[in-house]
Parts: sequence; C-alpha cells; structure tokens
Amino acid sequence: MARPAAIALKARKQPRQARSQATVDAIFEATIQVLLGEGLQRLTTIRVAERAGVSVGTLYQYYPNKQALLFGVMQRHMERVGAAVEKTMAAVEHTPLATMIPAVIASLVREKTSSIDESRVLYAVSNELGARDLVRAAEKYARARIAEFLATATDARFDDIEMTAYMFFSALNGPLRVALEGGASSKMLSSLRDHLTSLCLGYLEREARPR
Amino acid sequence: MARPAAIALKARKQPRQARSQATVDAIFEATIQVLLGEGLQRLTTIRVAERAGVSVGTLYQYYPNKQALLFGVMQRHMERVGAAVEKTMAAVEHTPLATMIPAVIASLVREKTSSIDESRVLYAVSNELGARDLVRAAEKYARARIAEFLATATDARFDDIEMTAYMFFSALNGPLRVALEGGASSKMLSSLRDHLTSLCLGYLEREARPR
Amino acid sequence: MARPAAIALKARKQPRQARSQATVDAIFEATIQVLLGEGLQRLTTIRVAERAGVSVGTLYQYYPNKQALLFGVMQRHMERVGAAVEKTMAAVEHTPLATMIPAVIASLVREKTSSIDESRVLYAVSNELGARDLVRAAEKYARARIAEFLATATDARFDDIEMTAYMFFSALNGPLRVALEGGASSKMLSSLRDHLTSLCLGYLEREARPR
Amino acid sequence: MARPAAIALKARKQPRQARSQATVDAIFEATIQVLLGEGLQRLTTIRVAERAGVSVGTLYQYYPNKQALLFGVMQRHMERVGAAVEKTMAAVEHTPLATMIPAVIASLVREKTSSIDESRVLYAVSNELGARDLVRAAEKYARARIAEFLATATDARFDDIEMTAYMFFSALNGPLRVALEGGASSKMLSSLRDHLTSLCLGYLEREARPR
DNA sequence: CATGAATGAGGTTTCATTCAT
DNA sequence: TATGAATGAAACCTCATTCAT
Repeated sequence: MARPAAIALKARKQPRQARSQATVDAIFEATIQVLLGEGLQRLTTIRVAERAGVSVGTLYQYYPNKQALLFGVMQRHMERVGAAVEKTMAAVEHTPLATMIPAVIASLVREKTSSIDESRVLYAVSNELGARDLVRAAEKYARARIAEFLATATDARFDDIEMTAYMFFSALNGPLRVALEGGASSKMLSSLRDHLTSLCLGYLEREARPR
Repeated sequence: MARPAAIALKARKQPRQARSQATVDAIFEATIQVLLGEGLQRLTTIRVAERAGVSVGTLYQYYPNKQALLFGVMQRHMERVGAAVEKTMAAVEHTPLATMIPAVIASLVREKTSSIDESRVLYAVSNELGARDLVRAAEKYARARIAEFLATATDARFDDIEMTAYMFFSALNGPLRVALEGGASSKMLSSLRDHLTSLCLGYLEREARPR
Repeated sequence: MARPAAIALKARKQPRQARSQATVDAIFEATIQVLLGEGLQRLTTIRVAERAGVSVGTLYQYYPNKQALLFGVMQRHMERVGAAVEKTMAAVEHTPLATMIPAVIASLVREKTSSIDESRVLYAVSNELGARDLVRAAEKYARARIAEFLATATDARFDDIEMTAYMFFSALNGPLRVALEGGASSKMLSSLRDHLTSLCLGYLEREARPR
Repeated sequence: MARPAAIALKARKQPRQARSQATVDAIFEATIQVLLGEGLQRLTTIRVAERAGVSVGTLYQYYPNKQALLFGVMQRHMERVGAAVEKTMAAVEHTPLATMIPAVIASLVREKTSSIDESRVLYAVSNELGARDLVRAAEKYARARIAEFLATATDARFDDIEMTAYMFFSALNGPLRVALEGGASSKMLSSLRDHLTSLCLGYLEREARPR
C-alpha cells in the first residue's frame, strides 16, 4: 500500500451491467480467497486479479486502490451481519431481557459462523488503516443501536445505558473474535453461544433495575 | 517484511557492554514510539533506528530481522503484564469469588493502563504473523492458569472449568481491547473496571455451583 | 545475492508481445555489457536494468532473481556453442581420428571466438553457485557425447573411453579458457587451434589401439 | 568487498613475535575453512575472524582489507606449489623429455592433491578482482620458467617454445582444475596423473624436433 | 595490541499503480 | 473496456571497515 494519504476510498464505479456485476463479485470472492490462502501481508492486487480471472487493470477499473478493495470487502461483510442482527433486534424489541438477549446473541453467532472463513480473515483486515475508521464508525453506530434496543426491555432499566451497551457489545465480540481467530470447532461454537448468553444476561441482570 | 518462513526470531546477541544495553533499550523504546506515531504499516527498520538514534546496522546486530523486533517488544509487554497478574492471583487464591475476581480485574486493568500507549499499540502487532503464535501460546497458558485459579474459589465449583476460564479471559480482554484501541478516557477506564467486575462476576456466579 | 537456498531459477514469464521480446533481449545484452565493463562483483540488477534502458521492476518481471539472470545468460551461451559443436560432430562421425578431431576443434574454437567477449566474461559467471550446477550438468553431458563420438572413429579403439573423453574435453577447454580469459590476440588464437589439434591428436593417438 | 579501487594489497605488517605468527596462521586456516564451508559469497571478515578465534579488529591489524586477505591466502598457496615444482624442475633439467615431463607432472599433481580442499576452494578465489592480477603474473612467470625448462631437454628442440610452454601449462592445469573442482576420487586422481603424462608427452613429442 | 559495537552505503526484491495497445 | 508491460519508490538486510574502550 503505497501512500495512504487522504484518498477516495469509495468504489470507483457502480457496475450497471450484468457482466460488470459478475466481475465485481469475482474480485470480492478472490480477495477473501487470497486473504485466506496467503494472508494480508501477501495479498497483492495482482494476486487478487489473477485469482479473480481478470487483469490488474480491470481490478483498478472497479476499485481506485488497494485500500478501497479491502474497504469494500469489509463493508460488505459488516453490512450483511449488521442487517441480520438489526432484523432480529426489531423482532424482539419490547420484550423481557430473557427473551431479547438470547435472540440477539443467537442471531449474531449464526451470522458470523455462517461464513466462518470470511469472518475470521476479516479480523486481520479490520486493523488496516483504511478499514479502521470504517469499523469504528460501525461500532459506534452499533452501540447506539444497542442502547436503544436495551432501553425497550419491558423488565429492566439501566442507569448508564451507554456504558451498558458498550460492555454488552464488547463482551459479545471479545470471545467471538478469539474463537473465530483461533479456529474454534463447531461443537465449541454451539457451546459458546450458551456461554455468551450466560455472560451477557448475568451482566445485564446485575446492572438492571426493575422497571 | 520479506518472506516469513521459519526464521530465527530470537534476539541475536546478548549485550555485554553497558553501551550495548543502552542501545537495546533505545531500540525498544523507539519501536513503541514509531508504532505510536506512524502505525505498524509505516514502521520500518530504518525509521526505528533513526528514532533510536542508531544506524540500521546496529539494529540488526541485536535483532535478526524486523519480525524479531516486534516479537521482542510483544514478549516484553506480555511478560510484564503476566507477571503482575500472576502475583495478584497468587495472593488471593483460596478466597471467595467476590474477593478473587475484583482483585484480578483491578490488577489487569491497572497494569494495562499504566502504559496505555504501549498496550494500545501492541494490539496491532499481535496480529503479525510472527507475534501471532507467541500470543496464542501466552493465551493458552493464561487460560490454563485461570482455570487453576478459579478452581481454588472457596465458594464455587464449575462444571466446565475450561470453558469458564475461556469466557472469563475473553470477557476481560474484549472490552479492554476495544477501550484501549479506541482511546478511552481515564474516567471511562475507571468505570470500565467496575463494569468488567460486574460482567465477570455476573457470569461466574451464574455458572458456579455452591461448594 | 542474498541467500542462495533452493529458489526457482527459471525465467519468470515467457514474453508474448513483441515489446516483451525486445525487452528480454535488451536485458540479456545489457548483462553481458555490464559483466564486461564492470565485472561480476559490480554487476547489480539496477546496473543491468539501467544499461538495458528499463527499470528494475521490468527486469524482475522476466527473471525472478539475480541468479536466474546469470543462469539464463549462461544457458543461452552454452546452448549456442553446444549446438554448433554437436552439428559438426554429427557430420564427421565414422571417419578416421585425423579427420574427426581437427573438425571438432575448429568448430569449438570458431564458436567460442565468434563472440569472444561473451565467452570470456562467462567464465567468471560459471563459478556462481547457481550456474555451477548448470555447467556441471552440461559438462557431464558433453563428456558422454564425446565418448560416443570417439567410439565411432574408424581407425581407433580406446580402452578407457570415459577417461579419454574426459581428458580430451579438459585438454580442449583448459587452454581455451586461459587464452580467452587472458585476452589472446587473434593471431595467437589461430595458432592455438593448430596446437590444440596437436595436443589432442597426440594424446588420442597414444591412447588409441588400432581397430 | 566495498570499493575495489586501487588499494594497497600487501599484508599490513610482518608479524615478528611468535604470538602474531600464530594469529596469522589461524586467520589463514580460518579463511580456507570458511571458503570451504560457506563459499566465497558468504565469506565475510567477521566470519573468518570468528572461525580464527579472534576479533575483526585483530584481523584488520594484519590485513588492510578483505581483498588483501584473499590475496594473501592465494599467494601462499601458489608459492608452496610453485616452490615444489621448481625444485623438481631443477632436479630433472638436462635429461630427455621422457624423464623430465613425468617428473614435473607427478610433482604438480602431488602438490595440488596433498591439500585438495585448499586447492579446490582457491579456484573460486582466483577469479576475484584482486587475485586475478596475482594469478596472471604467476602464470606468466610459470610459462617463462617452463619454456626455459623445456629448452634443456637433451633430446628435443621446439620451434615456438613460448607457445609450446603455454600449451603444456594449460593442458596440465585444465584437467587438474576440472578434476579438483568436481571433487575427483583418489583413484581417479592417480589415473589422471598417467593420462596427463600421456597428454603432455604426446603433444611435446609431436612438436619436438630431434636435437 | 585486542575487542566488538557502530556505521551506512549499497544490494536485492516487491508491489501499487499507470497507460499504450 | 480489458490487458499486462512497465515503472520506481521504498522496504529489508548485509558487511567491509573504523575507533573508542
């Protein structure tokens, strides 16, 4: 990655034709593959292009630079996971904590583990200069949304709801990250879901004041 | 970083003269500084050497390659934190959970925040190919030690102590990492300690069976 | 040349466009020129690239490393000389020694001296780690081919044909090498051809048993 | 080897004390060892010093630079071989060719093979910029001496004695070099001596005119 | 005299990016 | 639009040599 500076990181063009869309998808998939097979350090634009079956030039038609490529992959992943969890949250709002929390956790774990490789490999990307801000922004939004969500619990009120949301969010993602980066087994992952529930509920019930 | 492969990562020579020790310390400090000021991507051996006030050649007299440098910095940090927490653990073993857990959490938070910059910046390093294994090994040891530690609680027994230790460890480090990487305020950090205690105690008391 | 190890030494890509072929040729020629003007010790990839009028990056598109470059130049030279001598050998097989030997010697001398500079300069390269094996293999093949060749003489048989071929080959190349490395005059070179003939025929006739 | 330029290549000081002589000898031996074990490319002054059990600084007390070191090693080898052969030549001058030639060849082969490793490894050094001139000079002298020598044969006269000496010298060294560089077996070496004799005598008798 | 820490120029190699075809 | 050859800055690392101790 040559000079970071302040460069446009948005995708260069919106593919309108079917062929273009196929190319973008191929590049996306190739990026994950290379990340998986070679690691972030050895991910080069040429390697991605080769894996995608196109030339470098073509890659640069869709992404102005390498950062934008990683940025794009990251974004797409977070949008997918975010959308799924938001949907679940909307469905269980305004119910007791014991209903809300397990549902959200199940949703997050399901989504993250449905494409384990993608999730795992993107933790590495999330430390990239470019992706960092993106992740920060997403987390900030997530915490705000969680705070709203927790506030709807029919059986609990929280004094410092920002902090509570923050802890809830981090307590969820900490173990998940460790598990995915470490290459957890599927058995362990199912156990993880229950323990995460226990962890979060234990915390929230401690912090909650009856409504 | 050229080709990772299987290279010696140990420090190249043990400094014997006083001058040498000063040089090694300067390099160490410079590494943290550069990491802080420029980020991992822009950390180059030349920049580190310059900041340390020595030549590249000198740097390479003590570290066989860039990875070893990062490796060394990482190791020193983990050893410091680990030693402090172990000491605390030894001091509060064989007491009730409500005594043990807050003590350990306070110790970890104190240690991590006593040199916030170092802690923060090393999260980035921990993803480096070379450091990865080092971190994995340390975490594995830590979990084992924690399992032992939890087993000494005078008022609790755990069915799946490995998993419990794992969750405890991750629940501690997840929020800490987010807080340090995000640049938390000192006020928030003190609040964090209490919430971590709440998080972990909530979980452990849920999982514990009376003894 | 960093670490020899076991690296791919083959040319990296086969040039497909006309422009590419011109580039490869330029690099080849530049290598000889630099070898001639600066010597092997001062042959650097940058110098070769500059002399070829391309950038280093371009050089590395065609040769994966410096060794491969020298390797390539060596190979091309040996193939040219080898092909010429083989052709001559095929033409004079199954005739008396007095016909066969002078023909082969004339062919070798002609070929080596047709591009004196190239020949001369490549003796230095032949000691390079990478080229060494190449040369060994070529010599081994050459000796085997010579043994076959000598066996077809209509007026002679040899008891230890391998040793005889070995001596013939070395007796030819020893003086040639000294002459070329020392920068022999053209007059001396023509004289050399006759003396080489005398040297080899003298030896072979001594070793030969009538058929 | 940094900048060749025109530097003094002579040994820096003549060791007068016994301890000094031992140091010089150790350095000499270490140079051969490193050459043998690592090759010319990986011969560094530090490695030589380490192997010799002294510090680099000490090495530089005796040799002004790396070239001088190689130069010195080369020279000592050539002087040893040269002295032995000269002695033999002096002993068999003024006798028939059939007496003179086998004696000289036996002497040369014996000397070169008495320390095969040293001989072998120094062929690589002989191509070094610095050593090159040294070798040239020695060869020139050798050829002149051989011409004188051949002129004393009681049963032969040569028309072009310079050329004859040149061929004789090269015919001897060509096969020897190939054999030593290739790592010949001792059985092959004894066979080599006879064939060299045959090669040289065959040539000389062809070129000789009766006296 | 000996030591070995320090120097820094210079070598090899990679890779994001451009642009003529 | 697609291609892939070309670019060249910049990274890592080595090693001959010096000099304070």
